[in-house]
Amino acid sequence: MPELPEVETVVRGLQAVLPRRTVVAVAGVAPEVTVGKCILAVRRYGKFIVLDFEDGMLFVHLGMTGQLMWSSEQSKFTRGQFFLDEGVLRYDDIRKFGKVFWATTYPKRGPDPLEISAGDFVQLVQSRRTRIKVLLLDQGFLRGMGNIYTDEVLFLARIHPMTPGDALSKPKLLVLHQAIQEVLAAAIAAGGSSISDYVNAKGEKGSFQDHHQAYGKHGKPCPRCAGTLERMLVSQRGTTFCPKCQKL
DNA sequence: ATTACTACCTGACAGC
DNA sequence: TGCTGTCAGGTAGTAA
Repeated sequence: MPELPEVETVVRGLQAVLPRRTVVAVAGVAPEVTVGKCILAVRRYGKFIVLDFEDGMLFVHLGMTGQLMWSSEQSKFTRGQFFLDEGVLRYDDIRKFGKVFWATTYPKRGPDPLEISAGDFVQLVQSRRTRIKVLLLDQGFLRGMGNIYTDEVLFLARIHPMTPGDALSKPKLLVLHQAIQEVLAAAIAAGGSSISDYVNAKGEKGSFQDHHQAYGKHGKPCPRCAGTLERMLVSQRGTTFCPKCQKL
């Protein structure tokens, strides 16, 4: 569910309440190591939410249906709770694909899509023969993009999802890099996309789903040409694109 | 190095 | 109403 903009939105919400709070007790899946320790900062690392402590980091990955909220309530799907000296941090996950773990080093990931320079991006993509959609989804290549934003960005840049990385020209890749910046920024500004489960740290939905141009819109007219958006599978992921605008 | 496929788990929805 | 099949924002592991 949550990709970079959704995780960023949750992080921003938690930044307002978590720093300087001390963990008093934990319940459920949450690691005991954090008990008695003070949260120094909240950050995003790819699709991970990172809580900084003096001697390590707590990584939270929301998987497909995870939620991390500032709430003392519980639901049927609450899997863990961090009781703080003031307030409760609650972790929900319907499908249990999410993870919460303690570490002192970072999981290996590629550069952040919002931080990589256009030049580095062009070089990285052109060094690979893998299809561009697979590359963008690969967290070891770029950390943060998922199925929604990959479809949106490739549509905007008019690039066919199956195009091999090394078949893309520099101008095309500059357009793609720019599309990534614009789409992710707009999505963050809209508080992310809520397709079914995603909510922010306050339990509120985002609104960027109202601005999707391609993702999930197969069978509908292309917003740009007279064609119809089509659906196909790319490495087992549902993919929507316009066969007229995004030619191989 | 890269691809293909499976598994993890639950819910929503379409069709019968 | 209820059953069956399909699909879903993600990632890890295994085999080819």
